[in-house]
Amino acid sequence: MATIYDVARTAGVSPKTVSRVINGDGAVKASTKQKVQKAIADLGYVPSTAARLMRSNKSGLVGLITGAISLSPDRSEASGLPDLFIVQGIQKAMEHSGKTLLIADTGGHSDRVPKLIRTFEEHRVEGIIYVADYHRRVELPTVSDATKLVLANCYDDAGTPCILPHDFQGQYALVRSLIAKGHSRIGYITLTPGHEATTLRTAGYRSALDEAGIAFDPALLMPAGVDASDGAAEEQLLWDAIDRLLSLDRPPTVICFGNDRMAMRAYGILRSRGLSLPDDISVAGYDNYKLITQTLYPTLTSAELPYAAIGIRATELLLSMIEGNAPPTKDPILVSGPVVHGNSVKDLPTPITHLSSIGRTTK
Amino acid sequence: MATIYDVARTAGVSPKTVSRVINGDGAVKASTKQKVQKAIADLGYVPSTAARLMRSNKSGLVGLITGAISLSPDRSEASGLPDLFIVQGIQKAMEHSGKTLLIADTGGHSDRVPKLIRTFEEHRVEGIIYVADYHRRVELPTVSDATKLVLANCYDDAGTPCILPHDFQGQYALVRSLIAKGHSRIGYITLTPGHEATTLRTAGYRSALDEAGIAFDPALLMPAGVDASDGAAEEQLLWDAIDRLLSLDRPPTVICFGNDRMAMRAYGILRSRGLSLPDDISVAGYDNYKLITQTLYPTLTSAELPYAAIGIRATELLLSMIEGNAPPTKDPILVSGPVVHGNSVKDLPTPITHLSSIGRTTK
DNA sequence: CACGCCTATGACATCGGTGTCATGACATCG
DNA sequence: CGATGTCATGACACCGATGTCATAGGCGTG
Repeated sequence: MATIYDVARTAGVSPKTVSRVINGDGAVKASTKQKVQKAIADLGYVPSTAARLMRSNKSGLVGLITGAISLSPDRSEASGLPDLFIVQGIQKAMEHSGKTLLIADTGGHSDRVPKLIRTFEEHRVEGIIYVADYHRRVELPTVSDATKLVLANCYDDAGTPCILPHDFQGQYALVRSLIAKGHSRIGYITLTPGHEATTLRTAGYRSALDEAGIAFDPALLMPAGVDASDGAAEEQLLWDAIDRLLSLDRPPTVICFGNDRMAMRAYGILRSRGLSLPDDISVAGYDNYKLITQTLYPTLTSAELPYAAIGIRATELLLSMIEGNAPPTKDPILVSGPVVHGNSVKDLPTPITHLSSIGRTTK
Repeated sequence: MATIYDVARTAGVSPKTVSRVINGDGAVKASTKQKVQKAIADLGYVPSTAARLMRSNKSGLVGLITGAISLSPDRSEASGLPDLFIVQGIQKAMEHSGKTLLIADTGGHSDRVPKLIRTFEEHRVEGIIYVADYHRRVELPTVSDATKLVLANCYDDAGTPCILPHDFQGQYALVRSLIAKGHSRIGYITLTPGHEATTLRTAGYRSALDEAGIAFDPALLMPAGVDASDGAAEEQLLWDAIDRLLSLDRPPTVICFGNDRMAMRAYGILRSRGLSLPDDISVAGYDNYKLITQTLYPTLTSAELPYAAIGIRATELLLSMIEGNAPPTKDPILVSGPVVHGNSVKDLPTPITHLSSIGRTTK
């Protein structure tokens, strides 16, 4: 590959002058500039970032660590890779920064992270974004002070700057919209208990009920997520949870699910019980994973998990930190998403519910 | 950041000796080695790949260009990012090569490709894999001779080495398995006509029919894919296509769809017409996109598009070329996938069909 | 015309590693 | 005991770019 010296010799000037032409700094006579540019074109010269980095100590690289790309096929295909949208957001936000994004993948093995960080440091990245596959706590090895670090979709105990989805607000807004449509018996089949998302969303669910003066009924709330990616067990749990809800004296008029995939399965289960959607029962999901929400029939109402926005916010924060600014806050930055309405939720005749509830209240 | 000189000074040896310890070459006394390793640990020294590259001219980098990660949200979410599995395959195959994968993304704009290749060349990548989002022809700018290039899921007129899915074989095997289950009226609602995949799969469909002695009925074959990602138009086309198939004098007993997403939509459409799956009508998809095939109820029979395998083969080919081997063939390398059976295809009472067909043949 | 100033350009050192070769201290062998 | 070989280590140049400083020529001004 041609070097700056080859170009200089071909153009009959010094390497420094070629450098000036490439970088557009210093004064170069128009005729000289043309000679140099011709030589560059003729030789197919491409400057080496490595050599440039050695002098400037500015790599122009930003590292991204994720498991989104090469999660083990089973898990990734089951979950539908929603966290990949975070990576998309990062790409988008990085596009005009002039920096190059170096993406590394854990391949599902978090013990590979230190090695990836090491590789990034060898390449002298200016910052690293770590993306988790779901909202959770992580522990990362310490990185050199010169390397800025931002967490997306996760947080740690060290107070590393992080961007998180506003799970409380999401479920709260979703349930609020269901109440506005006249529902008051609202079932909620959650993801695995103990997960951040489950805890926060359950709080949002209860908060929306409270606000509307609807008493919380524990029988309407149950988990159906499992830790292992055991499809069969998950299916059984889901079937059982739906069965228990439908067997209640006062069954729910709408069921919320922990994610869109559970809701998608529920479509089949509910129909196999002879129920029609949304006339006999309404359904809502979570994530707004469009492949599901928009392709299902009827389209699915869901709370959007703002993955792309998380990625964008994380990138903006990192770039700002690279420029020398301190993180604006020590608290996690929460990103909210809208409720996306499909046809899976029926409008109930509110007046009746309303009147009867008034009747009861006033009796 | 500490340099090799800092380490040398701290350990009281020459930089060259530190280099020897790091790379494990040359003979170094055990005591010296320990001193150096302690100095490295104390200083948190990480060698600079840039400086190393300057001497060795071996970057250890492989570039990957894809649109899989940051396709415009609409399209990506609609298509479900199956081509991402190619990237997964590449990651997996690259894992043990000792090389670092540099992933760049077109963001859906193919006019950005030259700039990305340029960036790769600045980093002196040893090879580039270009991944297309669907099986098609592409035109890429020429790259330096020193940079090896492999195409995955696409091909060009210049005869660049490429890996392609065996679309003919996939549809052939799928239809063959349907015939084996006793079906002979097999509807096929294809993707957009003119696409490589559509042409090849239609040939596979016809070939399987021919082989079984089933006459091809043009009324059973129709396209329902549209070029634009116009969800509404697609839905209407699909609805209409299904309607026409069901209105035939001898309607099909099974319908194949161009991809799993179309099949997923068909579930809703067929059910809204009062048909039950698979008792009244059988359905088959294409891609084996597990989020759909395994989550749908009943599970969907599909031909697997071997994306991961395409990525793996592409990587193996590229690594071999980097080592100086010539591409083994000038023809595209085709990768086949299996038929994955779900519960969406009913076993027909073959004996009757069989006897009646014998009756006809022998009369 | 001499002086200062600006423009255009080049010489040289430098960044952080590694390849080449040299060197000194021992060990081995005839 | 001297010649030769091996081991451990260091001096030095070099990879390809760029920052610093120097320099030569042209031009305006007193």
